[in-house]
Amino acid sequence: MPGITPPAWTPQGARSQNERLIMWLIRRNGPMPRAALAQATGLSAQAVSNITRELIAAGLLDAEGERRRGKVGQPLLPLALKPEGALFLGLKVGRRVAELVLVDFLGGIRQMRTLPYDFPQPDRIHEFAVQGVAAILGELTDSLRARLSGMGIAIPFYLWDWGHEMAPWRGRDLRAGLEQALGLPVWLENDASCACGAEMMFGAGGLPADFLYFYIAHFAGGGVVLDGRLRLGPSRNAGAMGSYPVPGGQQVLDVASVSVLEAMLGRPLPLPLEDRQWQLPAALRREWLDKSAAVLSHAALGAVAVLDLPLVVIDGAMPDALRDALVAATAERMAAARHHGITLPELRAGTLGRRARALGAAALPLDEGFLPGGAFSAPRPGRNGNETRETPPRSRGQAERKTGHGR
Amino acid sequence: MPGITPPAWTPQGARSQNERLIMWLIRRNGPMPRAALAQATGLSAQAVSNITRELIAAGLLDAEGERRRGKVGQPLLPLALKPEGALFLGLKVGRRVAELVLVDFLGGIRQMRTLPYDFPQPDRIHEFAVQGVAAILGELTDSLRARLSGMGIAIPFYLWDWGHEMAPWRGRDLRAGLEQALGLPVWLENDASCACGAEMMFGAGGLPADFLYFYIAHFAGGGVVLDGRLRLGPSRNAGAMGSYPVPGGQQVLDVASVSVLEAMLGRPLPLPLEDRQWQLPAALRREWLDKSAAVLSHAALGAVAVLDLPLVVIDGAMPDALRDALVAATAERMAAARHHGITLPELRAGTLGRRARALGAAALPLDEGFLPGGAFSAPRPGRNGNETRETPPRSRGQAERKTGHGR
DNA sequence: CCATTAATCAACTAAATTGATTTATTGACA
DNA sequence: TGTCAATAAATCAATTTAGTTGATTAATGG
Repeated sequence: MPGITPPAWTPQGARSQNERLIMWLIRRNGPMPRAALAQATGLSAQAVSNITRELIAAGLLDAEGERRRGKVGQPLLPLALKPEGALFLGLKVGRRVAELVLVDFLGGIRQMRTLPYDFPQPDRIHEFAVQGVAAILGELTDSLRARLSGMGIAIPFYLWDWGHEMAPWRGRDLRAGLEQALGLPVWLENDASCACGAEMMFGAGGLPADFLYFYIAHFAGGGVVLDGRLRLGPSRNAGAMGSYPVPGGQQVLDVASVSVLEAMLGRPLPLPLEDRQWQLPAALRREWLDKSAAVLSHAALGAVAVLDLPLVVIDGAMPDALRDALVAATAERMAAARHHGITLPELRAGTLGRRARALGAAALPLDEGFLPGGAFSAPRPGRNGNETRETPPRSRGQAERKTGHGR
Repeated sequence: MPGITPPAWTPQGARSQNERLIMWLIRRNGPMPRAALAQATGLSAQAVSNITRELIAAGLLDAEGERRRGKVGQPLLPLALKPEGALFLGLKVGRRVAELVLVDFLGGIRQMRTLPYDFPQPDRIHEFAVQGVAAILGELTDSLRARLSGMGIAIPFYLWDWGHEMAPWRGRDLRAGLEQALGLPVWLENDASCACGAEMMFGAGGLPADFLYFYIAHFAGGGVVLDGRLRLGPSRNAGAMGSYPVPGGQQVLDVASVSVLEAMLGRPLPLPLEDRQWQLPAALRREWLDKSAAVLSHAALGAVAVLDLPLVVIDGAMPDALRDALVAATAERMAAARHHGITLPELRAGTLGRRARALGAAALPLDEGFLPGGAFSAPRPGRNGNETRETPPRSRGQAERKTGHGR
């Protein structure tokens, strides 16, 4: 069977690829002068000059920074990403609340709306999104509105397993419905995968190109980043760390989740909106931390054996202190476990907390349109199931440029 | 931190990439006519025509096949990989025996030499390789000798943990020594990773672009293939399935390995050279199979949760019947385990058996020089020794390779 | 004999490269 | 302190590579 077919390279694809590469380098390293870009990409100074001129003209890069002098020769003019270069919508559907955000090119949240509920219903959420987007767009100038690239949805998979009142989700295509209603390209991914993508794209810490990510919320999930790209997997179920098998015939989400903590506690926990503490009884807190750390360390160690990852990030929708304690406890457990032949990874807390999912949702169109490494010619399996994208491969770059950069 | 930097596009890089892509498609699908290649790559017929003309002139493709008629229009002229297009050396270092093979472009073993021993010693193996290569080269014509692309070494990591007589391996850089002595580029990877690469490159079954691979020999190991490429990991320790943690505080290799079977049996097992049976007592065979299947299924399920893999391949240096029984037992275990939220992968036996490691070693230079997807910026040892077009677009490949392996 | 498909020839285009030139700064020396 | 050489960034102009498009030739089935 064919397996995948890596893209053939053409001059058109080349320009797009090199543009993305340059923007990605600036995103990672902060503002960079053209000379440094030439160095980093291996391209000639002339090529970088041409590409950056176009990107500046397109409003994606900003050359207004301070010239940096101090060394011999002409001073450096660092190029920065322009925050208004592109805007993205993110919709997060959670167990208790939905969030709709407008995010800029640098990951800044420009607007935010929330919809609390007892349990999520597809029709209500569709309505919330449509009205919310209209309101958000209403507050934008025409020129900014034109820079909206699309919407991403972060939502748990297998929603219908939460109970019979979730039945309406089965077979429901929220993505297609919103794409239709909004007239915008819409992406949809697992919420934990989105959180992982947000950490990679907007997170504060300098992250390596490969890492594993856990996101502990009402349920537990995760994501994997390989070669600097979020890996979704052939059936978009990669990073399903909640389903990871652990000793005792259980899975991670049977132990390490806020819903389990609530069950132990016997009452629902408040959303950590203001990051205030949950005031858990010490013994109960300890018990949950111990058990959770045990399963997380087991899963992390397994993933590292398979993928040789130098870093594991743990984040979640919980108070920072609790999350940090979980990280510490997991690190301890991991070091104590038998790990012959494995280099223990660094363990680190995420930097985005409960915002991660909505930010990651908004990052989906960004990833698709502005990141190097294949998206420009790769099929988009999730985009919609029955797409007949057997049109001439050549027209892809074109079509995508239109939706992507809006030039 | 920078993370990885995907390659920038350059005209030269493009041609190299597209050449590799075409050869890879033919390797996967068998002989293909130019029209089908144009279709599959998305390139124009003209581009395919130009590229294939060069590849035929370089001796890598063969246009001598039968024209296929039967449809309206001009008959198809399928292009095949030329077996003598490139030759590779593979050196496998095992617990009991070393093997040196000469492999052709299609994975055919042209020559083979073996060195049995009680335990492997670096100096003796170095000597065996140097003399063996000299002898092998002596039997080749000049024109074939010029097509030798390099050597790959398949060797277990952490050899020194096998016992105190293995101490000389610590810090020993077999790769550098042989590269020096042979004047050829030499690669070195974990033996199980090599076996996995061989299955991907030369295996009989049509494999998907992503799969997990176990190789059960004296010890247990494995590999991961993602997007059609063997994943080695940042510190080249990916696919370390032997070190995968399983319930009971153990790792896979504590249970599922031939050395454990020998320990249970109380005597060493013969090499399954002729694939004859090992005549194990039924109860003991059953016990080993049960325990091994338990840990393999646990590890496979975890890897699938992380990576969303549609296939798991199990192979090993053991009689086919035993391997097949292991596959069946593992599949049964996996289906019985709790796997909520995970799509069970297909389970399948490998097709190369004990040859896999040596073949995979030889596949290392092939992978580096002839596969699409990133290696293109590295020099191509195969084409011809003193080619001038190798003005380094970037010396990155070089440097990276040199630091390659001491670990 | 004609419609159809494979493959090539010839002309054109996109995006890179190389080499020369302009610009702005540091640092040395009168 | 003023002038100038050295240095490095960035651009201009010309060239090269590898792709595309459109016309042409070749071989086959109906």
